Amino acid sequence: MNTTLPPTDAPSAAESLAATAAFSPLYQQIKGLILQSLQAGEWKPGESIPSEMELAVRYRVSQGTVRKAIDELASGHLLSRKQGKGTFVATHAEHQVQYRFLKLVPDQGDLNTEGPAQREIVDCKRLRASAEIARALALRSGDTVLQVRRVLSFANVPTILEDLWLPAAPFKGLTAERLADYHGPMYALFETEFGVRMVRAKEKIRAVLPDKAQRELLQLPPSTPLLSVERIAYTYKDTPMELRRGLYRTDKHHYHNDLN
Amino acid sequence: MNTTLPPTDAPSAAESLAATAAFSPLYQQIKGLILQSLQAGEWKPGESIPSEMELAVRYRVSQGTVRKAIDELASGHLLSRKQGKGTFVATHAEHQVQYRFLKLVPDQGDLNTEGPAQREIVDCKRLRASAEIARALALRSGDTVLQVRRVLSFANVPTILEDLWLPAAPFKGLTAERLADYHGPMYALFETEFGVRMVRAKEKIRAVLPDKAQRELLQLPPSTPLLSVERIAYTYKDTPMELRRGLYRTDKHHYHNDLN
DNA sequence: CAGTGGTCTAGACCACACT
DNA sequence: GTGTGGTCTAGACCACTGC
Repeated sequence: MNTTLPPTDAPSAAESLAATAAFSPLYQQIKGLILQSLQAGEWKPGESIPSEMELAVRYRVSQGTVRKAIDELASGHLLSRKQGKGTFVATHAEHQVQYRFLKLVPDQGDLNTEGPAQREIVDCKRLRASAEIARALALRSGDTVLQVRRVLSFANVPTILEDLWLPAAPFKGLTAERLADYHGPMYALFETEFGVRMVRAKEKIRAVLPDKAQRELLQLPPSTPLLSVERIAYTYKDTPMELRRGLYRTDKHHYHNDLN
Repeated sequence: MNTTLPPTDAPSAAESLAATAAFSPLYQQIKGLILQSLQAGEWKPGESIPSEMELAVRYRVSQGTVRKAIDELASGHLLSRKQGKGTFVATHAEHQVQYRFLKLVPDQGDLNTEGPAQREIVDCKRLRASAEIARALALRSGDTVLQVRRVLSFANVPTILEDLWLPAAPFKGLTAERLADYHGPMYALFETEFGVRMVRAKEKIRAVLPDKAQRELLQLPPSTPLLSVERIAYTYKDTPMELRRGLYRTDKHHYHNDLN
């Protein structure tokens, strides 16, 4: 399959295959190698990766095989292809997908008519992870985590109350000021400041009645049911990096989901 | 590009392109042609479609082009590929994806540990579409629709109260008995009995407090917040074919969503 | 065994972006 | 024009299914 060219800087895909004795299609292995480079930070969010031809040479496979690997990574929003320009590491800062993980939309109009959300950081502190939070973030109970509480308003109506927990280690130096000063998606800040890219997430959604403290933060009358949205966000290699609990007002907005 | 072979039963893709003067990649056009055949019922849910080679000959393109078209249709769950056997029209009856559109899952365990849902048809009647329902189903206000109300129970706990509306015309002959007697997903019945295949759907989710009638049907205490899930399901060509309003209990279950 | 989808390759040409 | 990704083709071989 591969000709016996003299070895260069990297082992050929076929050699890697023989070495690991793991079987999978070549393009899956290439996908894995690209993923490794992404995870290692060889190419940073927003940067371009080498062209398909260059990668084909580097991995000793045909362009078509590299292409199929990139196709899959692009469909998972890890990479983003731009005809005539190149292939880029995806980022949460791209305007088209600013709030990729926020599925709350206005009942009428869209996010543009409504304008950007107002963010208010209510709290940001370091604390020890409870058993529950440690489990969600794959930490040990008692490890240090950051807890952030914030309120998002649309058209000056407080609409979302969010608590989120982050492992302290990768986010060393994150403060309330830093969060408040940053204009743009929080996940974009994580990328640029801490090199942490959120790749996918799972949400568990319930209907709940808020307690008194929550009601006051959202300035709600009693007996207003809210959407409880618990999210775990993962970085490369399915490592959980954030636990987020949101309470969403759904009188003027709704959670939108497309089923395919 | 295409050689000047004598015409056979079908115009070549290139000829179709010239005729319609629409520009799109060949594989997109092939995708469209396959979609047409699906819509026309040339291949029914569960049946196999012609092999890639046969389709390549039929459409006068290479196997690779047909392949790319089928790839996209398969990723949209319109077709389902089975190595060594063929490509099949997808169906809601496949065990792996029985409740493809139902995102409510038990907090602990999974659908298997819980066993199948118990269904009870509460009501099934013909009526005139309100303006709102007509709009959702792209009908004229006053057109006849079927309204079905049912309750789903898990482990004998009433958990979902659903109202759904269907345009009467395509579902002629649908009765409460027919629904009650059928064991399996409702969308599978729609496929086999009425040739209507639901392809995708949109859901709008809110938190609500049920009214008295709803509370009684679900045997709930007062002040129990519920998830309101409004779904519009579409068949081929994005034609809306069902409006469904569900109320979900979320004390022992939650709505699960994967974000990518 | 033959037939199906799945992978891999190599080469040609197109569409787009930058310079 | 050059370089990028996007499309299309043709042929080879692999993996799986069922006869």
